[in-house]
Amino acid sequence: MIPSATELLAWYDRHRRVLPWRAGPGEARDPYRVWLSEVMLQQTTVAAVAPRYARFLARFPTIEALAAADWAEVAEEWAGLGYYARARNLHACARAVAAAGRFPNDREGLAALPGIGPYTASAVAAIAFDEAVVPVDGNVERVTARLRAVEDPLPGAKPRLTAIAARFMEDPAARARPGDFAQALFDLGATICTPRSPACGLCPWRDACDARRAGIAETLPRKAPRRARPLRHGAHFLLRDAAGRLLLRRRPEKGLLGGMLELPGTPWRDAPWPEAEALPHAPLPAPWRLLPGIARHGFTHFELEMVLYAAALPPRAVGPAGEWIAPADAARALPSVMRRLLALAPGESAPR
DNA sequence: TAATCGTGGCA
DNA sequence: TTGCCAAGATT
Repeated sequence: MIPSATELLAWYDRHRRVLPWRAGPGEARDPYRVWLSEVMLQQTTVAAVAPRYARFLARFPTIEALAAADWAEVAEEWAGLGYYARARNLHACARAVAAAGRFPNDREGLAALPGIGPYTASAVAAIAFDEAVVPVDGNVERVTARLRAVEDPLPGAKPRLTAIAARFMEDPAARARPGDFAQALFDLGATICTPRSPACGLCPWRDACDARRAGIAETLPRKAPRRARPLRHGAHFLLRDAAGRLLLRRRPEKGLLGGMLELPGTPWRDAPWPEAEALPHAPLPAPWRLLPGIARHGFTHFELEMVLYAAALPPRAVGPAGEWIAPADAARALPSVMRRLLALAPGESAPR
């Protein structure tokens, strides 16, 4: 049975989620806002994005404002959201668009920009420009895998699921409203066709769903098993000057936490750091004292345990490389892993 | 193709 | 506590 775009859109018109980045029915869509929301939502939950989207937009209301900003401002605004290459690409993308004088208005032009891959190019093209394409995110993978009972595991099954999704646009009802159709699929995946305990009885496509008929909906899509995450260790240094400011430094542009601020520290390695091995990595010689406690943080592919040494800037010390930042500003500008470390120091942490 | 790249919430 | 998961992109 062929799923009906008409029925999905009718369901969407009644049950669509109200989200800060969504234009109301008939309301004009701002490509900048659509693009910003799509980048923020990459691998990030709606709940986490909502307040950060509003804050980002208040600080950078237009793509020109974003293009004109310094990287340090953008980094501070993105701190805590994770996947920091998104922020670097966002900034580079804004500058490219501002220089070109216009936002690309089709999928192909969008896909040529930094940080815009197959999904985001299709999503912006569909939602902002009503191009007849179907963006394939995790929701659409799940919906299509179940609809056609695709039992091949991801990511290998991705091309097949993409082909299934593309055929949705053969329905004239979908072609009439590509942006709404894409968002209807997102909402279906987020509220009905959920990863666990899907609400098949409420699904507008229940009669067309092969996995439901076979009784295997909840087991799809299948995924290749993940590898275990190793445990790594680091030691970091909290240095205060006479004014109570903290010494931070900026990480290299590429790689983990690229371009973000951090507390100076050792590399992160498999073995813990005995004091004698850690102290040579301090920003300067000082009577460092080990603070009680261990900060633990989970990254995508490894776990990290960190200890923190603290000291005051010795009188007449030669200024170490880095930036002196007031504690409140530091807490705002640091990525979460560094905030966790800061929480080991009494009085230095602050709510984001 | 497979690894890298964050974070917070939830079962 | 641990593993899974979220509107993926890049190399």
